[in-house]
Amino acid sequence: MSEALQQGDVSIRASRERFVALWGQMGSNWGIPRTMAEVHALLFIRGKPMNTDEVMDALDISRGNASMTLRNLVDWGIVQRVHRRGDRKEYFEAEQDVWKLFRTILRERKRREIDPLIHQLRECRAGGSAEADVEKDGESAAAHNARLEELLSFLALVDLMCQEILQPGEGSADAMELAARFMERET
Amino acid sequence: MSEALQQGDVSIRASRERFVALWGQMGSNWGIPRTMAEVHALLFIRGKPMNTDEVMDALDISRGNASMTLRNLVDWGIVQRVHRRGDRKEYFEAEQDVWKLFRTILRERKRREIDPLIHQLRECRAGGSAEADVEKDGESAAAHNARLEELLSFLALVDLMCQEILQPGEGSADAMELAARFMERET
DNA sequence: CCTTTGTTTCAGAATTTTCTGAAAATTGTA
DNA sequence: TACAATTTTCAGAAAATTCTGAAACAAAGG
Repeated sequence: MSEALQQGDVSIRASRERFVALWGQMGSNWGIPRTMAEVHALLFIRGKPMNTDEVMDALDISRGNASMTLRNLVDWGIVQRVHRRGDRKEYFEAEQDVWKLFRTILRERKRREIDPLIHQLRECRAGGSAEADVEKDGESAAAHNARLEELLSFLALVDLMCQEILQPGEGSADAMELAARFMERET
Repeated sequence: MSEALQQGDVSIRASRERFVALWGQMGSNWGIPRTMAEVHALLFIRGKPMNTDEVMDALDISRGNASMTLRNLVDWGIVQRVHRRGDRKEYFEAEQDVWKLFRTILRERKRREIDPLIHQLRECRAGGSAEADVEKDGESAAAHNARLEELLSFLALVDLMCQEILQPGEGSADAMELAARFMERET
């Protein structure tokens, strides 16, 4: 009896640890600091608010690291601060809805990375005059710019799809359909 | 006149450099080594095959680094080796079709990262017996597993969308539509 | 106020990742 | 086979990133 309980206990703990490690690994593949992904994984899989000390203990990280990482997760909008009556500690709780999580991450990465990239790419097109079309190395400014334009038009579509996924309305289906048609036409 | 030509020249070179730097930055945001993204950007924006020495010179990197990076890009399938008659050097050429590029990257990241993640997540579900349902800390194995299942069902949809985008057929539109409906239902 | 509890900050340490350069391997040529 | 050109490899160096820990700061209670 206690045997079975014990085994169940080990199993769920092991499952948690494995999940945290897995998520951390995945995060670092996608440019997110391992610890940040691990803290998120921990909060997500626990499903209940935890305070800084609990996170520190569970992941064996320093107070400073826990503090910075939790703040980052809050800034990203995928973890929320929770206060408890009669407890001065701050607690943190991860968003439990996976789709909301996905949308939030998409929104942030679009805002922080995709939008600035598009903006800078637009500025980086060669503005050479029409006469100075052909370079010494045989490269034409037109061809160069055409490549940038192709990239930009792809990114414009990505941007559009993000917008449609992010906006709460029911326009998503139409947008996806549009995108799908676009893709067929392109290639 | 030479003034105008000169200006055009500077402009296109500057544009290239800026693009390479931008792409490198973006790459490192998404977990791709900066140099790898830069080499790719260089080959893409030049639009013509370059050999190892040309890449080394253009980006000011070592031979070893250039060799490894180019091999990686070839392994990823977004750069191809090109041979020239009467020249023993190997040349490298980047895929110019942006959609193909996107698909290739998607295919590789799915194969290397998403598929293994799904597989490992499935294995990591807590297999505790039904009796050992509630833990000391009040957490039920059922709730724990439910979270993993939600994540897995999201990943299954991602997987499906990837497949549809990747398969050359015209099923894409339908798949996207399906996905869009799914999303609405979920949230 | 002063104390206690809890949080944030950030300079330097530790770790991880990426890069270099020279030696070894490979490939094509004579 | 010998040779020259080119590419690959990989141990150690360099660079970039992440983490720690202690001091500064903030907030609440008395």
